[in-house]
Amino acid sequence: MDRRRIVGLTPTLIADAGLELVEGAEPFGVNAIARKLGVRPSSLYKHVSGLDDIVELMRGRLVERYRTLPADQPWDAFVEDVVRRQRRMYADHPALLPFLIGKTITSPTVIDAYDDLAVALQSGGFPDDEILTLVGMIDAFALGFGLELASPEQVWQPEAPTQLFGKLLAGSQSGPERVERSFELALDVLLVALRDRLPSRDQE
Amino acid sequence: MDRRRIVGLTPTLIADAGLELVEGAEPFGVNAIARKLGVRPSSLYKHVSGLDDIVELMRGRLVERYRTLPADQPWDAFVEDVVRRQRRMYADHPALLPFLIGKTITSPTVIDAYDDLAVALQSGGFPDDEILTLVGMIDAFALGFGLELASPEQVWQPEAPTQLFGKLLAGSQSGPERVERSFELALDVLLVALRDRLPSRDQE
DNA sequence: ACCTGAACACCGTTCAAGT
DNA sequence: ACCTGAACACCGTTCAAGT
Repeated sequence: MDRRRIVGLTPTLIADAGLELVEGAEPFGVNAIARKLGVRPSSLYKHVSGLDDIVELMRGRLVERYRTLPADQPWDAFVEDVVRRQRRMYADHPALLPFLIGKTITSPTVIDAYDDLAVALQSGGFPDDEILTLVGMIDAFALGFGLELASPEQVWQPEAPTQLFGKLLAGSQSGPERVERSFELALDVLLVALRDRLPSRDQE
Repeated sequence: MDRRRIVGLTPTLIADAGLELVEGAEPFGVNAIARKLGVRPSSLYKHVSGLDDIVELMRGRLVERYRTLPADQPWDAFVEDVVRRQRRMYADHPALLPFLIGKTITSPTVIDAYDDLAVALQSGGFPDDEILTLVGMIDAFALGFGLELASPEQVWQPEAPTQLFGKLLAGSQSGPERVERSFELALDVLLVALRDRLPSRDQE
């Protein structure tokens, strides 16, 4: 009997083990993944090229789970859905964020998702030379608010008297609710701004 | 002669050494800072409690440098200035970002800067129960676009054919210009939205 | 072909020892 | 009081050796 078959590592298995770690707020890394898979760290290197590769695979797996496909809906409904899901994705995996940022995106699924967004904006009537700009804006938006949601309960902790800030923090609603409100407000603002910017078309 | 005086470590010296490292895109960490200061890593622990402490001190030093004080200007001019400077701060120190995110902010200077923003919004006429929400929104905004600016030249790198995205990327302006455009557009949108949201006051 | 074991060059942190 | 030196428990990665 071939002992190798018992293990049967694959890039997908490795990525999913990594996702389970970050979702469980467990320590994350090459060694931790190997431990979770009951294998030696060096074994992973036959299937992936290193930690960066694993992280990009994880990004792909995440987008597969969280993305929404464009259906028969207006472009702005699709954008809203994309932003909401993307933000939730980031917020559900805060521990992965430091690894995701600042790295070139190559995962085909992820590129596809951005492609869908670009197509939606185009068919909504936006000119080609503005679409990447808008995609970048939507991306920065989702990321910024994902980070906000991933922040600790106490984002600010004043240790000295303030003019106003400390009083507001003391009297404010619990963190999650406030963060949710600022997201809803900002999302509304984003969508209004996008509709505003849309070149006018024939009245229906 | 007292050999101790030759070294003379302080928290500020340690933080500034860390900033020089991230600004020079050199490897960053406790050991790297110690090397830069010509001292053993263990020596730092008499002055700071660890890496997290150092990072929070660095955040404070950064805000000291980048923040703007409220002068005789309308609230929206101040908000615009704050967002621009905050974004530039993040973009000038991309390597620090993974360490900054998701940590409670305690640095007095940083708290003061948020306090100024809160006061500006209040004196602009926003109701108290909305100010933290707006501060959170402005914060997420600056962070999201700072990240965008800190991204690699090639944010997206399709490896398979796309419907539209690949064509747009090929025909687009260079990365920095596009990112700059999406920031200017979004900042404009943010300010319009804030002014819109301001409860109406007596006409001047 | 695929996994192991040992090795390498790193981390951040603690703590007794020196001065 | 402040810095060193040694030690500890980790990292990510490489590579010869096993099957």
